[in-house]
Amino acid sequence: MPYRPEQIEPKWQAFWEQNKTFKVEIEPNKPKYYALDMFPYPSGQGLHVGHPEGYTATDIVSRYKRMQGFNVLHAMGWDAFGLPAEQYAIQTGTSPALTTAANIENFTRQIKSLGFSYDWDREINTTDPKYFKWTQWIFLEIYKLGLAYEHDAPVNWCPELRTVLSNEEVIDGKSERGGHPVVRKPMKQWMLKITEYAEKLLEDLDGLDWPTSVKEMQKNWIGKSVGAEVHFKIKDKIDLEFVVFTTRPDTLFGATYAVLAPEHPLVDQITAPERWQELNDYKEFCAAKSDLDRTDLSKKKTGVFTGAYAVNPANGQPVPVWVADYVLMSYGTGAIMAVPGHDQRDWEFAKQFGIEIKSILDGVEVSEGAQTDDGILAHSGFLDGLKVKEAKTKMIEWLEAQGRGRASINYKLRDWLFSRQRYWGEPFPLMQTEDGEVLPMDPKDLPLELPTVATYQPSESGESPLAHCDDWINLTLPDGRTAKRSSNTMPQWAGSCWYYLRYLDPHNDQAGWSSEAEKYWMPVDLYIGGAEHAVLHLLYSRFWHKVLYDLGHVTTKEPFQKLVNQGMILGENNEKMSKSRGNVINPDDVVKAYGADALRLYEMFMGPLEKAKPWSTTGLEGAHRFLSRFWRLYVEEDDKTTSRFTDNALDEATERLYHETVKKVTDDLEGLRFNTAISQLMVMVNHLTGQPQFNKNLAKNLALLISPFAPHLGEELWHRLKGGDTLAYETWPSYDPAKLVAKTLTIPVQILGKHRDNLVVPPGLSQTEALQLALKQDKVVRHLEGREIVKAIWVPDKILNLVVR
RNA sequence: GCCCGGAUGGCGGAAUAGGUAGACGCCAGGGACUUAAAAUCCCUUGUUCGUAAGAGCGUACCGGUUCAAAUCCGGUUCCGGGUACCA
Repeated sequence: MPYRPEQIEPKWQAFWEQNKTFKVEIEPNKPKYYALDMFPYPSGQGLHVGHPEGYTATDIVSRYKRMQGFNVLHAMGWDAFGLPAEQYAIQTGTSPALTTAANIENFTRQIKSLGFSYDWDREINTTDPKYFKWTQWIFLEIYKLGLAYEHDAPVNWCPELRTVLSNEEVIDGKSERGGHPVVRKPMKQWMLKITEYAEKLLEDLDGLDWPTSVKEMQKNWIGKSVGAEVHFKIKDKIDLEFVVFTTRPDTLFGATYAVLAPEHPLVDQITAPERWQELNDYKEFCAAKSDLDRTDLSKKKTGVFTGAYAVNPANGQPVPVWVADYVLMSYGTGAIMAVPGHDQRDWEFAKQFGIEIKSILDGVEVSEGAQTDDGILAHSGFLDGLKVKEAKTKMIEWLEAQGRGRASINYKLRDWLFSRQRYWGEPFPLMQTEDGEVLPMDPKDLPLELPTVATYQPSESGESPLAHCDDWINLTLPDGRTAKRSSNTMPQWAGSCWYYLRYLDPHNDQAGWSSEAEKYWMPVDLYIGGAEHAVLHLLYSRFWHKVLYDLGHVTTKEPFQKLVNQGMILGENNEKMSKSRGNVINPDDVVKAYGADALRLYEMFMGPLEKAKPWSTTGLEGAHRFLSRFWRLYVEEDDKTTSRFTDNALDEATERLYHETVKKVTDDLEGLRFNTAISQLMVMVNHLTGQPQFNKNLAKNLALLISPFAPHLGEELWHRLKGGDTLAYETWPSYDPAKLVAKTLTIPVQILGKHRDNLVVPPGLSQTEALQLALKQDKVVRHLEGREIVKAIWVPDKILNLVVR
């Protein structure tokens, strides 16, 4: 019988499901391994070929680790709150719950058709009240720590769509869908104090086995700056002062003006009466600026003079105080000391408005641009002669001694806007009384479920449809007061912040997870997913984990020990896959035509997991051809096991290749180098294809070696050879290092670094012996003619290089 | 602009404590089997010169270190990702 994946794949999938082959429980005496996929949002589009890439990688590792004796936790679930289902509900009136359930069913079918070894008894769904009960519980824990607060924050309101959009959904000031204008509108929002964890989030990156790019992105996002706060008093109004943050306190003597953000509270108090009109106009101008204007690259700096002067604390000189929107209220103190000689932004501003530009570095010219490099200080009083670094320290000491400032650290990271004006999300487990008091719900009353609503249309004011649900939103408290629930819900990130913990103990209704399970399974040993989550999901998740750690609910500081981003699979034309480009590959079609094993094998063979790579249908066919060849090693046309199997010992070449193969595949699996592991299996199969007979035991082990990549094929061949049930818990083949050593080696001989000939010799030759043999070879002799050997480089069993004159 | 990553045949990619560049797969060409085709199997395939033996060139570009560089160092170009007045 030829290779028929359409027959063997459903058969083994049914076997695994019926026998619960991959069900796991805590086994204290067994080492654990936790392999995690970024769980998908079950969209209406179904799976695309990018999903199986990461899932196959973790599945291969899971299957391999199981055969190595690890107790492997590998599960799948659904990040099922989200905008598309709600958008569909607005358009059609279909409940998001129904849409979501149908999509999950489709995703489940598709994922199961790929033969992943998930413990399906641990399946989770963020929209299931039994799940989000604990999302709400974690929110209450965060709230109780004082890390959640309400705040009037501007949101992206799209009047046309009557909905609030997340920043990601706003592109160049317009809605991603439909290109409608988006305006900033203040609304009361829940915020989480992630900034309180900035330092820990930064520090603990060091111990993680993550891609440097992701660590780098998180570092930049947190954006730590070390510097100082400096107090500036307003001239002639000695009771008024503002504080600036600077990373360059050493340049204080070069500060020739100061700038306040347009929203800075001091602006109104210090502005000279004759300038009020101008200042107000400018503030309005800034407030009206859209995101589009802000990203305008050709923009010029704008600003107005307040008419007031501040006193430079270093030299007592008056400096003009300006208002300009290049200073942001949301960073630092919303005010800066401007040092145009040594800061390019200040330089441009000063140039434009004719403000003095001063160099405070010895011999440094600043008329053509700011100079931000190190140098020797000058014109700086007590700092003269010092280098930048020393001057910083000394200035901070001086400021502290004078009570005019202190050392200070700032972060770019902002608090996390945690409310969405949407229906399809976790309701906040809080209520607000008529007199404004916020009361958390009693955890034993959780979950707070979503009510059914008559319409999914948001209100004109931008509130979610929950605002129309009078029965749900209005409460009477036992003490007789009335209270309201929030019509906001949590963002999609909430459910995905902790799902890896729910997998540990998914049916626990007393707690989100048991401490026993947490201690046994955590941390996640391998986490694979798309690079698009490099910052937000991974940062939010780390933040929640650290809060849970501080509360004693988890015992590891970090959730994900090793992280890998799979590269994107591009279309055959090397462009991003998209419907509009018409280059989308549907996994269902691939499975139907070539089988799941071929899809898995091909996706892993395309190239390094982390790299982007274009799809190739002929490449996929190659993978399928390889599996057919593999099959034909075992099975004859008449469906009988091949007559080529023997019990005879292996010949030397086959034996060595076999041991090399076990070593290479094992090492490559450890390093997630699936493409080269597969190529080694191909070399092995190519070799055996040329053999009239081969050892049956080798055939068995080869079935084990391929089974992580092509599990259905592996199971079927194993079953045909050995009978019995699954190979999932068989022992992974081992190799004998002694068998890796070849009896003869081919050693290149170079003359002046150019490869000229080879020596075919036994290993362990000495330099003298090698040289003697080389000098007997015609080619070597010919190239040495008329030359003198100056030096011979001999790397034992590797290379001989003759240096001649 | 800044930060990170990358550049190897016609294509995807192998090879880094520096040691035969191009494993493996795809494509292409040739052959076997077949009435024929498909499937399968075998061979060739970096490039130039040469009938051949062989020789020259070759890992984006320029230069350096070394007996030896895809690999290390300095500079340049191009591509991908992130970020955007963060003081």
